[in-house]
Amino acid sequence: MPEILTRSIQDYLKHIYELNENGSAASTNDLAARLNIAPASVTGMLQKLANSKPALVVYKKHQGATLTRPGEKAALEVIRHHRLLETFLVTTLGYSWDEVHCEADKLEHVISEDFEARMAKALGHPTRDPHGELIPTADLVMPADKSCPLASLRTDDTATVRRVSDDDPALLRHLRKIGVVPEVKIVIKSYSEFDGNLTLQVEGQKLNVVLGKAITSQVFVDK
Amino acid sequence: MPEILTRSIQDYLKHIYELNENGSAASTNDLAARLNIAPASVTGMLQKLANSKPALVVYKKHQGATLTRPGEKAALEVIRHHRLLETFLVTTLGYSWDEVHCEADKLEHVISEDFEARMAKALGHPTRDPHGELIPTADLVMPADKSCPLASLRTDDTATVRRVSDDDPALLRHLRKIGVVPEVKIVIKSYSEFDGNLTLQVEGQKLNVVLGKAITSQVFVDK
DNA sequence: AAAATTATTTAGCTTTGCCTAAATAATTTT
DNA sequence: AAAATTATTTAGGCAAAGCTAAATAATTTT
Repeated sequence: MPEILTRSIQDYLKHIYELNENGSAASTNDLAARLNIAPASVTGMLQKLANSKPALVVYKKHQGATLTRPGEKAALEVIRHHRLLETFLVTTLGYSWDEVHCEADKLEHVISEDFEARMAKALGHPTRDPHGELIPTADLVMPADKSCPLASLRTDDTATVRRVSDDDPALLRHLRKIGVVPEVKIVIKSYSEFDGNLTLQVEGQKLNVVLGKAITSQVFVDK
Repeated sequence: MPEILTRSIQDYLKHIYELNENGSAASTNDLAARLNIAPASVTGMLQKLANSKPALVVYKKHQGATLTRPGEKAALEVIRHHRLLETFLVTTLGYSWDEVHCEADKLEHVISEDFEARMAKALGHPTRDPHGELIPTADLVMPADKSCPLASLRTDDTATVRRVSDDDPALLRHLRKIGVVPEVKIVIKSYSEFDGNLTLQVEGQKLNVVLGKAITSQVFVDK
């Protein structure tokens, strides 16, 4: 029955999309954690989204949720809004890349399609946001992404940073400080199999840096 | 008990402020009409706003509502957001003055104080929005306005257009077409006491125009 | 001033989206 | 495989903000 996509529903769809990206269905608990609500509440909403027409998710008890095509379109719309907004805030209002996430999270549900189109035009139809994340196209297709986690590289690998996870402002400030930002080239100097640390040379930086898994799992690169 | 200013509450306060501007308390019915909801619902909300601490409105049965100081501050905050947003949309995204109202009505409840400050700075701390309406200052003071309705002028009066009502896009397009926009000078050529029509010469326009009360009551001028 | 009209309020109901506590199912450990 | 743990669902509630219908108050007309 929806066809009205409330803020809440839009948030569910966005997070289901992101959880689905790593191949598996979005579990009740994972969704609850991301949305900061009780798991029981998630169950209720998933049932609703699955029974709406058109159904926005496929949901089977105890097996998590997957987006239907209409659900995915709706999710991509929200994600496009979010990423265009982040780009716009940086470009037009001088926000830094660690400040845009919260603001975009609120605005993404509120702007009109006209606003979206005007932003895209003003920005020259960008394909990536300030964190390097791909922006779904105007006709709601998510471009292919072949990047892999920095954590999967090993000694002597070379790669180009493509994108970094945008949800921890402190991490973003740190990455900016050490020069690990999109389009920068890196070389792996060493790998420690005990703690998973990587030592790497960052293009334009004098000193090598040692990064733990907490960081290298949040940075994605193209070899 | 609020102290949480929901979207809904912000809207009530904004409209109460505007209704209060013409001297009288905001009536249940007028508010209902502006908010597009049933009068009964307004009664409920006014009771809530009056009983919250701090009280946001003064409300007595059958006598409408007035803002308290905290209520007025909250209203001015929303109005400042709205008018800065309208200015920003025109300046930054090329909206025309008849297109900005709806978008600003949604965004005004969502942007952060940081966003507000950045807009104000980027725009050079404007004092009026694209319709000429005064923008409350950052410390939430509404500048004095001495303008009067165009409808109150008579033959041979001269004046400068200061602001026009922003809620009817069709009227705005018409005013733009006939050159009646803020800061333009006008001369009253004649007045008809039967229908209240005014004939006026508009600076920069070849032909005089005849405007009825439906229009002249929505345009405000300084003599 | 009585009657009629209009404005406002009261009472009770609905939807959305969340909550907690208890029940059940799935998974992991022993 | 039984026991323990973890994940999920069910059931019953709550607050916000709207609604309608009926009651009451205020105002206007006759």
